Amino acid sequence: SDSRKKVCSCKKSRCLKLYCECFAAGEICSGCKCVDCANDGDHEDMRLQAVDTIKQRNNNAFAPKIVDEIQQDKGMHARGCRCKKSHCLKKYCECYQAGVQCTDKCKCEECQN
DNA sequence: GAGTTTGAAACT
DNA sequence: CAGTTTCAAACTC
Ligand SMILES: [Zn+2]
Ligand SMILES: [Zn+2]
Ligand SMILES: [Zn+2]
Ligand SMILES: [Zn+2]
Ligand SMILES: [Zn+2]
Ligand SMILES: [Zn+2]
Repeated sequence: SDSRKKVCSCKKSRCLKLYCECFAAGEICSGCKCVDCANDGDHEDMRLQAVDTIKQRNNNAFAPKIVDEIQQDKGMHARGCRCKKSHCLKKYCECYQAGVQCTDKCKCEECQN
């Protein structure tokens, strides 16, 4: 009943890769427009296997995308965008999307954020 | 709503 | 690690 809830529209990933924002956030798809969804609560074996595979590739894949300096000093890994064309001034940029400035961790080009 | 752009995620 | 491809959201019209 919260019409503001974000929904995905994945067509190829079955909502089992980080391409899917629901899966990436650890949320079950609900009200989404995805096709052949396996992130629906009824395929937990597949979902847990996918989480495991992705964690093997990148152990902090499910860590928060934006990490402040305080949490960074506590050892949390900071990411950083690699934008080339958006000048980090559109939501294509995860830093801009999160409302934070780019940092020295970013490898963006012609950054205006 | 359809088509394009973008860069993270995935793959090789 | 670097180069390439895939993907779905952001954006444009
Ligand atoms: Zn999805
Ligand atoms: Zn979803
Ligand atoms: Zn789904
Ligand atoms: Zn950026
Ligand atoms: Zn950035
Ligand atoms: Zn930037």
